Amino acid sequence: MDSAYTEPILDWYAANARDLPWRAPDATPWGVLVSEIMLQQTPVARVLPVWREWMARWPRPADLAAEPSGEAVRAWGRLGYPRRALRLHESARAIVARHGGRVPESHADLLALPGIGAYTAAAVASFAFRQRHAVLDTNVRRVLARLVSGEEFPPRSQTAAEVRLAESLLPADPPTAARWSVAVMELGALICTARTPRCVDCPVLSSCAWQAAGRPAYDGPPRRGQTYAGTDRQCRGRLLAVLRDADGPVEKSALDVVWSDPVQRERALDGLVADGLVDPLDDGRYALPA
DNA sequence: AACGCGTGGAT
DNA sequence: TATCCAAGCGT
Repeated sequence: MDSAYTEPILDWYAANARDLPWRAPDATPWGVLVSEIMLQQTPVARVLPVWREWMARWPRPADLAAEPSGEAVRAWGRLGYPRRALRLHESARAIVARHGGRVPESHADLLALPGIGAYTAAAVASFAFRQRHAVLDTNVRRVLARLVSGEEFPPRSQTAAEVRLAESLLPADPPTAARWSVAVMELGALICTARTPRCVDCPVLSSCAWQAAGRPAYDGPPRRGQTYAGTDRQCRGRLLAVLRDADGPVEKSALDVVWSDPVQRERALDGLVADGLVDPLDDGRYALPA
């Protein structure tokens, strides 16, 4: 349904959208899917060069599906959360096996792919196939919290009310709804940012509930801070970096030197093996998965 | 339904 | 320097 926000935000997007390659007219559904997975919890600037490499090397799902999963992990580089690379590789194989090598168009089929949840399924269906879905990512949730609910930040976990609100604001025409979804995301990414919103440049400042309320500070429960130094996550990252940067299998000693605590190191390595990110060879060495 | 899962730039 | 946080997902 159109609201007071619809036209100003669509117009703002038309004039201010970033020129991102996965939004180009020649971007394929596969390119959109790869971008969405890479962008999960990861800034655009860091994704850009890796996405370009992937598209040049694996222009179709079948190209990635033909590789060992370890190549996807290696080419993931330092994007973080490397299980995403593994699942993207699994998805490529599922797309070949179940969908003839073409990225499926239906939300349900997309959702059934590994590593694709409600957000990513809606995003691909909207941005690659111009369908009408509520696309609720962290940007959209924050924009709607401010614009409509008058609060600085959305609830910690997504609520049914947020989904209903997002659906209620979706323009009726599917291609317009898809444009609206990406426009709200872009507004959140460029103007209605988490830390220091640029309200002076906001196209809907005059109808913003948070602005009208005097921009009250968030008063909900404190967001859990993610400490990193000394965690298993950091340890896993160090271990996997050794394998990524090596040409082939590495000796256990090469892993041992990057983390001093042996108990934590073994636990992290076991975790990587359990996740399928590391392959323990019969000769005692370790490698990226075949 | 919390929690684990990487990384690095911005403030 | 420490903290925040960036197009989430799976368990």
